[in-house]
Amino acid sequence: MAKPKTEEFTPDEIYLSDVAKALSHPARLRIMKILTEMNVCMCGEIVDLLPLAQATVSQHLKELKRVGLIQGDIDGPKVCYCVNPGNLIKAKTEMEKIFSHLTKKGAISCKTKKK
Amino acid sequence: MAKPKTEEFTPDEIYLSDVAKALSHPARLRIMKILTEMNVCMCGEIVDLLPLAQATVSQHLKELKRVGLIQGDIDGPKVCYCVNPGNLIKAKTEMEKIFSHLTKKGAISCKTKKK
DNA sequence: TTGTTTTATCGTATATTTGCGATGAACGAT
DNA sequence: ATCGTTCATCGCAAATATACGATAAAACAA
Repeated sequence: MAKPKTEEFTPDEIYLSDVAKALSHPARLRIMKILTEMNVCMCGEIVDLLPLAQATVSQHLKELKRVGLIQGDIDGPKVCYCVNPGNLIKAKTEMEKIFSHLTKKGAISCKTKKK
Repeated sequence: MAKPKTEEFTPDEIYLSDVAKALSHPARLRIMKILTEMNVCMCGEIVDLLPLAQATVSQHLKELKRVGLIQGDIDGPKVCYCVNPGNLIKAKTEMEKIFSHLTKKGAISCKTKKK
């Protein structure tokens, strides 16, 4: 079966894997970069900065909104996108936990431990 | 078409989206956690710690190996897995760049900027 | 109202991911 | 050589993801 067995994992694991999934496409990474650099950006501008069709960019924006990394506010016929600061900091904190153990103690590779 | 248009993006964007993709499944996150906590772990032990079949776990290990986050050394009939410290630090550094702009300056949301 | 601009959603095609049973390959032990 | 253990790979089925044209919805302008 192809459906991921998310029921078997902890909420923390599911949340973080969801954030990672949202960042797992170069277009969405570029959108995050644009929004953090410009603070605020109209949807149309984002479309112009990506090598993808408008419908595809809209889908990527939806995925980033789904996990809460960005938000979009309606401004007349346009939509003004920006990063969601609180959620981004939460994601950053959680993401760093994955790497934290490693930097605390000197890493032991398989080979150095080999008898 | 379903194939991601990776040709249109920078090597940096592709590398980081690849790392994020490797971390975008709860099972692979748990594997990373296990390996950073235990330093070294036999494949069979990892299988026992996950609610998935051996063949599926092997696939997840392969994906983590593909992006270089872990490595596996053959030890008789068993395989000894561990984190790849250098690559993990590189991934950590690159990942932090996404969030760096935000923390440098006070974030401006759409609504605060709204005229 | 009519037309224009802007964006989201629908429908569809194709590629990739996920999951697992079955099988194969490598090794140690008997 | 044969057996059991350990793990990767193959082959398949089902679910997701990616991409885009077409269309709908919302707002503004004329």
